[in-house]
Amino acid sequence: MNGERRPTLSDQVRSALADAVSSGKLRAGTVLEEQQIADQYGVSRTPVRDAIRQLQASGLVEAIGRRMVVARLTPTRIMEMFEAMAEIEAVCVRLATYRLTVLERSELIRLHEQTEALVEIDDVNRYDELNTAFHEALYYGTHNSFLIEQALSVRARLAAMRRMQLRKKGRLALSRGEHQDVIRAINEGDGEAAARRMRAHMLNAASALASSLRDQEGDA
Amino acid sequence: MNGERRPTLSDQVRSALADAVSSGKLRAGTVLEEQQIADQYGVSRTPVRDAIRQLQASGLVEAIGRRMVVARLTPTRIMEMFEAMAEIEAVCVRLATYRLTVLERSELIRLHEQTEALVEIDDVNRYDELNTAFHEALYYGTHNSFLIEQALSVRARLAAMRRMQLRKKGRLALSRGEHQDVIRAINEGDGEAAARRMRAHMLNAASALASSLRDQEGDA
DNA sequence: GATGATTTGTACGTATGTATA
DNA sequence: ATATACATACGTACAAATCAT
Repeated sequence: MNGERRPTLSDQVRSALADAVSSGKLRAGTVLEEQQIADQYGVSRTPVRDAIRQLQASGLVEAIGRRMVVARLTPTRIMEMFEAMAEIEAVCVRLATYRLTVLERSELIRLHEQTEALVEIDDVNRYDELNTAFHEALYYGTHNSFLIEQALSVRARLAAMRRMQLRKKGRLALSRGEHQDVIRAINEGDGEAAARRMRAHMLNAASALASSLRDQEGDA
Repeated sequence: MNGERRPTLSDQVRSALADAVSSGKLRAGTVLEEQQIADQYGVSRTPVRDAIRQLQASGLVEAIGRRMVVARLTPTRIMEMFEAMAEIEAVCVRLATYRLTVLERSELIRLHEQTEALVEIDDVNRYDELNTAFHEALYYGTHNSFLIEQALSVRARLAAMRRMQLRKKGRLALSRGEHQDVIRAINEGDGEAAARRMRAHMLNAASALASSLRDQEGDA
């Protein structure tokens, strides 16, 4: 009666590829050759194909003619995704404000407090981890499993971009301050304010990213 | 240099299955047997597998143990999806209020006006078509292609439910009135009000559906 | 633009695991 | 509970399409 089964090779390859994409090991535009990936993981092309097709449906991979490449995000596309993410996060935090359990709220605050030290030592990687946990805690706070899935899915597609944005000069401290504002609104029970602040937070992240993109990329 | 290619068998099967699910020809819980579907479309199991995997990633199909079935939506799940849809639509209409071109707005109003006659003769199918066009016009009004894709994707998964809901007694007239309210807010340029009304509209639809589900389904 | 080299799309066979008698 | 039937997961072979030269 359980829905869990031992992961198939397809599943393993899919996870591995998804991780490689979000961690940046596989860069946008990289052609995914079935045979090469199959050799790399020691499996046949069949599970690799399965995995790639699923990643395509989830948006991490796109078809170029008949080939599959890691989804190439144009600046416009990235900004559109950030805007959508900002709105989804705003929705989540508004619902979470009214639905967080006491335990969930204390966990959220604990996560936020832990980031203080990381800002001082400028540990981007560890900050990104806790930042992710913070945002995800808000998704779970909606107690709407469908919304949680949607939010996680979009977030995964933006993972690489998110890390890039956090590397900008004083962004870590600003990010943490914005989180603080969100938490204050949650504690006051003002879901609308929390939503507005979260939207602003995400749009600030988008701006920081846009500026990073302008700086370090000068290719057509 | 074009991204369009002749559809593969996998693509054809995927479209056919997706249509069958959203039109209700394939009901929730139906087991998808590869060989049977392969015979039905005159192809081998391979493209059928590809298609099913993609549909799984997009949420229309789910794994039960090792079998694949048309996603069975529990009442809880359906309500969660409607809540998420309500929030997404609210976001879209708020953005659209500020971004609709003059042409887009006139088209939106035209669609709305055409529904008046359909309510009187209680033509649910035709109303559903125009209703879909109305909501999609609002998605496109955001001018955010990512958001448009997300909205369309969730909407497709709820297609069968949406139609069921419209069949409830006086729902058509109520639905149209709610659209009217949304349009009024848009015309006044009040995106926040439009968003609230759209959210209410979608949650009303969810309630109507919940009551329909309670009425006509008495199985465990 | 034609041709050869890859690479993908499809078919099919086999082994393993799941459901049912 | 055991065995049998059957569906799926994976591998392999070949055809068709694409890319590079």
